[in-house]
Amino acid sequence: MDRVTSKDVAKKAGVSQATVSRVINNYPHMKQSTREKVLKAIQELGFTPDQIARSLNMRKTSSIGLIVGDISNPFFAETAKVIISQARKSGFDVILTDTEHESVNLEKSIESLVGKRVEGIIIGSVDLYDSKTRQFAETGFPVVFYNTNIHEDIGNYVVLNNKKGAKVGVKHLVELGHRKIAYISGTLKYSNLSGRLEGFKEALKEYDLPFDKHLIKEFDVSSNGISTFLKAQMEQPNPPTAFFAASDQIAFTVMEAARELGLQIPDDISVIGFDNINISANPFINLTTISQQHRRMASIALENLLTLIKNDNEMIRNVLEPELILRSTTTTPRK
Amino acid sequence: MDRVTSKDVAKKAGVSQATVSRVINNYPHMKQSTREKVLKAIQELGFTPDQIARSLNMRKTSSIGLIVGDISNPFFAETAKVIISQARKSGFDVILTDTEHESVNLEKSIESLVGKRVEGIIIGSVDLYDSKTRQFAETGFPVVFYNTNIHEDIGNYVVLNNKKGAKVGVKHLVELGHRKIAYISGTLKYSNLSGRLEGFKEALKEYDLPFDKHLIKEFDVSSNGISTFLKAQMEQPNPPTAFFAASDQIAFTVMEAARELGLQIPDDISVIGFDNINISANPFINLTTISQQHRRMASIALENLLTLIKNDNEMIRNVLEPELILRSTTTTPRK
DNA sequence: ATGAAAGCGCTAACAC
DNA sequence: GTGTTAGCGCTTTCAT
Repeated sequence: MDRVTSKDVAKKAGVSQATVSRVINNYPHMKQSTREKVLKAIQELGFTPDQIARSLNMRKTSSIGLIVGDISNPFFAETAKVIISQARKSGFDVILTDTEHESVNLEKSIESLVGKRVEGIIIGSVDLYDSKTRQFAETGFPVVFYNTNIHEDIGNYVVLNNKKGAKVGVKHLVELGHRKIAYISGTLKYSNLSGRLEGFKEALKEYDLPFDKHLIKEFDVSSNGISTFLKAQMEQPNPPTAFFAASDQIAFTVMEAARELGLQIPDDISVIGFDNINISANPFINLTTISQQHRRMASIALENLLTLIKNDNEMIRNVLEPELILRSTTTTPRK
Repeated sequence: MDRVTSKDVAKKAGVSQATVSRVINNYPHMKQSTREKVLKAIQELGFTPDQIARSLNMRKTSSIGLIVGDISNPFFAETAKVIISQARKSGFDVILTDTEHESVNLEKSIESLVGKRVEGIIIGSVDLYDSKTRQFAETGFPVVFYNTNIHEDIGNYVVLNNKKGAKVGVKHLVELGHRKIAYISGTLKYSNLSGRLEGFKEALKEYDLPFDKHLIKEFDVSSNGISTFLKAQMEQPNPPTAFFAASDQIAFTVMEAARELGLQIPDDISVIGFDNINISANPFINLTTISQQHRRMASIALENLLTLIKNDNEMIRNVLEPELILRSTTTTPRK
C-alpha cells in the first residue's frame, strides 16, 4: 500500500501536478470544472498532501517547539495548555519536549527542534547563564523564554518581576505581624527562584528584620529534607512563625511536613506559596500565594513568538507584575 | 543569512555531497582524513542537517503524535510526561495536541499529524463510536488509544478495566456499611466514564442495593451543578451516605461542595474518586480512590506504539486491573 | 573509499 | 487557466 501522491491525483484527474497543487492551495483563478475533477480524484484516492515535502519546498513547517522542565508540573501543564491551544488557532503545531530539569536535555532539544525546522521555540526552563543556549538565542532564531530567563539583558522573554513578588509576600506577612520568617527555595539555578530569594532578602532589610542564614534553605521540590528543615526550625527556642515557599509545589510539601509534626496551619505557622497554580485554590489547600499570572504569561510568550517569526530582528521583553492571592494559610502569629 | 546546506559543506571540504551525507550518518568505510576534513567544514560553517529533507527522502520523521483531551488536566499531564520522556529515549519527538474535548478537534489533529507524517499516534481521548476516528484506526496507521477507546473490538488500546474499578469502589463502600451511594459521572461520551457507570450499576445489583436513578448524575467536571446536586441529595429525608465520583477531579469538586454545605468528610459523607492522580495523595486532600496506574498505562501505550511502528499488522490490546487506594475520605457511615 | 545522478513529493516561476 | 521545468536539501544506488 504505497502512499498516494499529488502525481497520482494528477494522472487520475487528467491534469498536471501543478494543477493539483493549485487546488490544494485554493488558487482562485481556475476553471470550476477542473477544480471539481481534481477534488473528486483526491477524494477517491484518499490523498493527503505531504506536509514534509511542502515544508521542504516552502521553507516553513508550521510547527513550533515548546521546551519545559517538567510537563507533569501543573505550572507547565497549565501554561502548555494555553500555548498549544493558541498556537493551533494560528495554524501551528507544537513539538513538546521535557528536559527533566537537565540543561543537557535543553541543548539536545534545541538541536533536535532546529533540525526539524520549527519556526520558533518557547523555553520555560533555562539555567542562569547557560552559555550554549545563550549563544543560540543570539543567533536571531526566534526564541522566547518565559518563567525563567538567562539574564535580563539576553534574548526575548516574558517573566514575572520575581523580586517584587517576594517582597509582596514578605510585606503581607509583616503586616500580619510576623517577624521571623523562614524561606524555602527550590534550586537557585533558575532566574525566577533566584530572583525570589533576592527579593526576600531585600525585603528583610526594608522591614528591618534580622537576616539569619539558617532561616533560608535551598531544596529540591520533592526533597524530604523539607520535613527535616521544618522540624529543626520548630525545635529552636524561638521558632519562625511563617514559612515562605518559593513555589506552590514547595508550599504543599511544607504543609505536608507541618501536618506530620502536628502543626496547625495557619494557627501554628503561616505558609505562603508562589505561582498560584490551579490546585492551590482548592478549598482543602487554599494556599495564600503570589500570582504570576501564568496563563497570561504563556499567552504573551506565544504572541511574541509569532511576532518574532513574522518580523526578524525584533526584541521583545515583558515583565509582569505579581499579585498577592490572599487565602487561608496565613494569619497573625500566635501570642 | 542563508541556511547552510550539505552542498556548502561539500564545496568547502572539497568532497561530494554524498560524502558529507556519509559523515553525517556515520558510514564506517571512510578514510579517516576525509571524515575529518568534512567534520571540520561542518564545524566552521555551523551546519545542521535539515531533518525535513532527510525525512522526505527516508520516509521517516522520528516524530509521533500525542492527542489528549486537556493537557492541563493532571491525568494527561502526568501521562504525557511518561510518553514524552520515553519517546525521546527511543529517538522520537512528540507533537502534542489538545482537543479541548471536542471530537472535531480530534479529527483535525489526526489530519494534521498524518500530514506531518508522524510515524504513529497515541490518543488519550476519543468519543465512543467516533466513526471518523474508527475509520482512521482501521487503515492500519499505527495508532494506540489509552484511557479511552472507541469500542473493545476496535483498534489497539491500553485501558483500565473500568467496570471492575467501579465495582471495587462500591465493594469498599459497602464493606464500610454504606447502603445508599450517589454516583457522579462526567460525560458519558467516553468509554472509561461510561464503563465506570456501568460497573457502578452492576455492583448495586451484586450487593442488593436498590437502584435509584436520582442518585446518578452526569456532569461536566467543572460544573457547579455538582454543588446543586449535592445539596439536593442531602436535603432528602434519607440522604446518601457516600458519593462515588467518576474521577478524582470530580471528587475534588464534590469535596468542595461538601465543605460549602458545612459537611465533614468523611464523618458526614464518604467520598471516593477514580484515577489516583498525584495531588490526590496530598494530605490535605488525601482522597480514597481507584488507581488506574496511569503512568504504567502511558508507558505501555508508547511501547505498543513503537512495536506497531516496527511491525505492521500487529494488534495489541491491554486491559489493566484497578486497585483501591485507601486514604481518608471514606469511613463507616454515621449511626 | 568516493563521486555522479536520480529522486523523495511538493511548489513556483515561466511559458503558452 | 493550465502545463513544463526546476529545485527545496537530503540519501541512495551505481559506477569507478
